[in-house]
Amino acid sequence: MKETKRPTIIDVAHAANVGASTVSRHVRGGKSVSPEVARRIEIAIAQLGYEPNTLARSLRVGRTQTLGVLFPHVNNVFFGNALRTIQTEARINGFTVMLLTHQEEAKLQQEQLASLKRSQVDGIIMVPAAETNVAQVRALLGNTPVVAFDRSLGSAVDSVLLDNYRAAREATEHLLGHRHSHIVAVNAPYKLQPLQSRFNGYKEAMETAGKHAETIVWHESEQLRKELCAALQRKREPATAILSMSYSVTLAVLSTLRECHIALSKIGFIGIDDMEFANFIHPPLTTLAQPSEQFARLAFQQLLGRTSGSKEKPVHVVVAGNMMIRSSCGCKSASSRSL
Amino acid sequence: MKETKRPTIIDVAHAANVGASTVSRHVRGGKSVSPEVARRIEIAIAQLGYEPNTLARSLRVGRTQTLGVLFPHVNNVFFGNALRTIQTEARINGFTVMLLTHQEEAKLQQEQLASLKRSQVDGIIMVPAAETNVAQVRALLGNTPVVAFDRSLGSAVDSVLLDNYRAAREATEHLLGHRHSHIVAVNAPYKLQPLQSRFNGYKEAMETAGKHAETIVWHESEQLRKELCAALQRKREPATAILSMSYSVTLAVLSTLRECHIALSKIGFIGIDDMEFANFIHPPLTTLAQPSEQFARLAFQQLLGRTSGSKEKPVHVVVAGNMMIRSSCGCKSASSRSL
DNA sequence: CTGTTAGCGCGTTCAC
DNA sequence: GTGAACGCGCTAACAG
Repeated sequence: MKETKRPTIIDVAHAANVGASTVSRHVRGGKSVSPEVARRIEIAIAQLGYEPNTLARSLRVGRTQTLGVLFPHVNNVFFGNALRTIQTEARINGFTVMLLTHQEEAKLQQEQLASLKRSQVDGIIMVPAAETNVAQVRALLGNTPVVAFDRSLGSAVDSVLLDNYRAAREATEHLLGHRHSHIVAVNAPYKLQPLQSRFNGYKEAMETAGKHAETIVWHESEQLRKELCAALQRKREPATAILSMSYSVTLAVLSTLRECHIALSKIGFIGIDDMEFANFIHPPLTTLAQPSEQFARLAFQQLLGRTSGSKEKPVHVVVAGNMMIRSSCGCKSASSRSL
Repeated sequence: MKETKRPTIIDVAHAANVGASTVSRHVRGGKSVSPEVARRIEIAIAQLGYEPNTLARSLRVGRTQTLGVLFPHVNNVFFGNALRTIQTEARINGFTVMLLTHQEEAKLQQEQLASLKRSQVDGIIMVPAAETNVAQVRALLGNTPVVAFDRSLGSAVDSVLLDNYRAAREATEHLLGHRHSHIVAVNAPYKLQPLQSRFNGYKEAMETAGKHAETIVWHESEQLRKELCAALQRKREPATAILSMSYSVTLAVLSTLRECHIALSKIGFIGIDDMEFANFIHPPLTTLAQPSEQFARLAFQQLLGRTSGSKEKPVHVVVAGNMMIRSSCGCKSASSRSL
């Protein structure tokens, strides 16, 4: 068995008794090629098992048909599903996807973006890291099309985001509707605009109801435990419900409650971001899910437009969350509704 | 602002008053270049903001410095962490990673492999889909190095696998040690060798203890519910413990128990594959975790060796699982140990 | 140590 | 409708 080399377009041309450029035209789609010649080419291709060399083509045309995706990580349903959807869409449209993660570190993010740029991807879908310096990112990217996913990247960059304000507001109002006297919001320590919007939504709902907004920022598990337990167990106006602002916060809160031996069933709870195991804990977690597939499709379509040269003004899509009502909010029966 | 074109190696050569190949040599690492010239080149590079064109280089040298990773999906800790680790290792070694998923479908798997081949990746780390036709896969791949990850791909392909037999055996023995009279194994419907090995381990442990092995294969939720509840609630020798053979099975089992209103605390439970939320359910789930980082590193190193031409005989690495003892097995205090 | 030359495989003028 | 020639940016030979 020899190291048989891949056939090139020239091999095909010879075998079919035509010029290389004719093969090229035919391979690339219904350009004007006589039926007879087309047939000969087809045969030659099948015989040799020819496949166009992507590298050479990319080098020549300056497009790679590759999209970069940069996520913080992929260990949750939201990102996992989004990735799957993006890949599917990409495949359908003749693109392949290069996934990178930045682990929420701005520095790594820069490296990964540089790597994507080196790979000459035609466009990028990214979830900006928490401490992202927007100008820095844009400078690095040059004129590679980008769409910000789930988090904003300044008003000049296309984005698809959750209606964060509304999500948090409705979640809060829902809790309020269950007669919770005092709701604490637990937030992540990141300076992210979506988190800020969520906080605003929460605050607005609370103040409209004449209640006092109270937020605990989770920096570290020990500190969270102290503050959260204090809030829930103090004598004077203890908190009776929790609004968790994100996936990782929910994880931390659940750990904390467990450590403090506070039963989830004794309090109200809603978490923004859906959890795969929401149904397995007691009581089942009510969450505000981000529609990941919809996010992904929107982002992909937007990017696709940009890669084919669309020069419209930046588009900012805002999508509604889905209230997944289970039991931790206080409801008796499960249901879901789009906001 | 014009569409300024990227500087090429020739631009650099001119600016530094040297030949293109000298620049090439210098750029690529400590080849013999005079200090004086090296300095001039550095300056030119910095001034022009030159970056080598990966595509052109790859076309020329026939290597892309890209690795393909093909997973069923990424929505769980095991695959998520493995991916992260592989990417990190890759970055350190100057590779970039192209991640694809096959959703456990053999057909999609073939497509994705074809796509990886088109991208001319230097090597592939893959988790073969359940119904994989090994010969078909190998034929498609040609002589691209491959390492099978978490599941075997025939004895001719490098692999890194869990010691599945041992894992299941010890898990079963542990349950037995808690005086469970009757343990059912619940398995996934896939014809995967690791699942078979796990079953064998379970069976061996049961028979050694003079017990009867009983397996339920999860095809569909309705059917699982019927069979599992029957096993747990029958009068004559009801099952008192469950051994779940994989991540997805555990998810299904937990759902089922919930639907049947059977409290996890009433029975014994161990699941192979760790769950992110193991601590959040009651009682906390005892699991047999696959050391994902270790898996990933081993697979990467093996592949790296192959990409640089190692022609040794196929290597099959077997790694020990980690018993993550929490409470569902019957233990009072948490601990973990490597098998 | 350095520069010149010749492709890697393909798409694209531009004549025919 | 078709083929010949050129070049995308880079590296590997080879002279010098």
